[in-house]
Amino acid sequence: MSWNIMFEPDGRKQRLRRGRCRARSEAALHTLRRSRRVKANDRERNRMHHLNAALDELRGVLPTFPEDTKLTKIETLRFAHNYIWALSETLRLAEQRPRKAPPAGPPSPGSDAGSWLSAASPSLSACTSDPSSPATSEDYGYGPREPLFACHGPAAPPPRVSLSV
DNA sequence: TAGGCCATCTGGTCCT
DNA sequence: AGGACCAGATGGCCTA
Repeated sequence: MSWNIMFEPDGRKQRLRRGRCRARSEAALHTLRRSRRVKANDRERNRMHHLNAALDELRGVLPTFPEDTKLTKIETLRFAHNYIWALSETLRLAEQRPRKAPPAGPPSPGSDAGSWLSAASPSLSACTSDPSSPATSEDYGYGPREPLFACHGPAAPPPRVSLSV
């Protein structure tokens, strides 16, 4: 680094110094921006990891056949949506007709879900979660894999479900 | 090899 | 100002 410019007689030293300062501040700005970006990337990565963890938890409570089938993200969300709809439909039907013996209460969807699903209600048994027997994509106007877990229930849309986290 | 899925990066926007 | 959220872009991996 040369400090000769300090002794330049005219205004050139001022300009040089300013230019140098600007260069330095631009470099500093660049590194500052860069470090902020890296931090933001880190947070974003973390956020997505948390999102994926939540999605995995959701997968864990959804019945899948075969059990080692891993649903994609979109499949998980769609299936969860339909599954909730089917469960509420089951409740609604159960409330409509009185039972002699009290039901054994729905088990965790992940456990023995298949038998329960088929026994509990036509709504649930209609809600297939077998990726090997999907509804056609044309039925739901979506891509080839996405609408796999559609309920073949009434035309009425599934009820809105409020989820508290 | 094309298409689907995914992780990551990035810039923009909104909120605290 | 900094963090959260979002959507678009990109590249890698896998499968039919």
